[in-house]
Amino acid sequence: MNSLEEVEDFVRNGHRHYLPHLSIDPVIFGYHDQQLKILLLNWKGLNGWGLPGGFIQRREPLSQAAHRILQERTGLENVFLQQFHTFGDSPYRLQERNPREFFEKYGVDMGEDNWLFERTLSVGYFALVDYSKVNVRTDFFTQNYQWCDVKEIPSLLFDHNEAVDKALATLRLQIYHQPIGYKLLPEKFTLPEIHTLYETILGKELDPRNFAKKLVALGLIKKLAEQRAIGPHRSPYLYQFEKETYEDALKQGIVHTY
Amino acid sequence: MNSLEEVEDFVRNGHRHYLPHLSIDPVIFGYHDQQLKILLLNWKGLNGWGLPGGFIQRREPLSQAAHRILQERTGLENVFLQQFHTFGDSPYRLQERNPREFFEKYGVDMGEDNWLFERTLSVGYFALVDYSKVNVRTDFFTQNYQWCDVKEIPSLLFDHNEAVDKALATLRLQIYHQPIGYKLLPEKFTLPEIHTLYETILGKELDPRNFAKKLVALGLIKKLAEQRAIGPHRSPYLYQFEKETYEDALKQGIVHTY
DNA sequence: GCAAAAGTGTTTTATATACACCCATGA
DNA sequence: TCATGGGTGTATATAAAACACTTTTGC
Repeated sequence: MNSLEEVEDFVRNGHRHYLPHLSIDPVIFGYHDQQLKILLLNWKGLNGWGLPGGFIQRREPLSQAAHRILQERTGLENVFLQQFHTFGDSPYRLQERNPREFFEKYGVDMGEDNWLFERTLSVGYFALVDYSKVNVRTDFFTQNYQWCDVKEIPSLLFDHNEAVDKALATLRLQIYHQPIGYKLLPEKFTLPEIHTLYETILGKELDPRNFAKKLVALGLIKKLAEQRAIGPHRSPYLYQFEKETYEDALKQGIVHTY
Repeated sequence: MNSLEEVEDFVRNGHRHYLPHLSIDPVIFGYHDQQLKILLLNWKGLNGWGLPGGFIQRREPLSQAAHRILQERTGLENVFLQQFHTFGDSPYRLQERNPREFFEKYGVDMGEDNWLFERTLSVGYFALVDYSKVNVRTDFFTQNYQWCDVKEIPSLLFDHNEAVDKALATLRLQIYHQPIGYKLLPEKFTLPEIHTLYETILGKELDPRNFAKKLVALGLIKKLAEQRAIGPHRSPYLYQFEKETYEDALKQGIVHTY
């Protein structure tokens, strides 16, 4: 949806393809440079940052819609994606859109009987993605993007700060029950890498000896024979996740600390 | 919505008051007779059991809608109510309604352009209620109800078995992080009562000595001077929740086992 | 006094935490 | 050889689990 014609068609005829009153706004977590980041888009017209988002097709399963939207925005498929909350309480989620304002900002006339006019609830999903594989695609409404450190999230449009906060809280709770790291790290990784990832997600320091002990004791990761050369320092060993144990832990959950 | 006239008005004019495509289906847990039960309604016409449910008013906050629906169905206010999942994947949630079938079952003509015709996603909430205070109100569609032991849930209408399973799983996970018992027990209760409640929710035996030790050590409950007479046996002491500790635990969460 | 349910303490085991030194590498 | 980051083991403290007998009550 990049040209004005496409947007006009979307506004006028979108109701034939999409469900009104409902959107999906994914919080996309990527890990890079020892920082946990989320993908933000800059809204043209509104002049602010927000989450990427999209609508649900009329005959499309909800989770499939979430995957499609993510694919459209980032090019990624087979991503870890988890529903965490449906938002319908904040003032923004009660609000009808203002057709005049919409016209002024985007030059598209949306009448009061338009499918986009009324309030829209949002189903929140969060995704864990390999930062390096993401190809962000912007559109008519959103012309810039940034990966923003979760420690420095600015004031966002709509109710998106609430969504980000809740996604983070859910991620931090999940990490105690599920082996989250898998999707945020490359296939082979070093102990310091996964260690820093967990510290970053939880926002606190973890003893490196106890941490390694725990992951290995749980059988979640295994040491490989290979090492990685990292400049003028000792070469760390590479590890990878144990697929079977990992899948079990995903299904059955684990209870422990790090 | 008890008379045919009311139903006809709801079918024809409901779109003015309610959001289409979205419903709320609460899983209502009650505890009675040492059993964890959920409230099921019998659908007239469909001849099967399902969860109570309702629609969201056009300008009503989502969580307020959940409370209202619960109030309408059970008469209860100020109930512990928690959103746990939004359902939009199962074949039923993709399906359009069949107007002919609807006419045959209920005698109300719903055309293909009716607001109820298209697919409806469902926001799942679960409630914890004091069984003894519930006053179930049935309506035109639902003429009987039952409190059904969670161990004996029959095959339900729509995708409601999925909702019940997920609500139960969420409740069992929550019990490790939050002091769930408060809303399912009367103000004053005995140790054996809360002990059996936790065993019932978790579906496994808990050592009574360790269990009591834990709850008291966490400061969640306190022993009162009173005892309850229970026939030809030793009188158990009464306990009650410590409100401050309880509120803290609700907010900050607790990590432990029972 | 008997049947039924309530109450309680200690020991063992497992898990979590705290802590410090040596090693490998490239410049 | 030095600066930097990687790697590893043990001892202590805390928490969980296992376990059995005595008390109270009404009949």
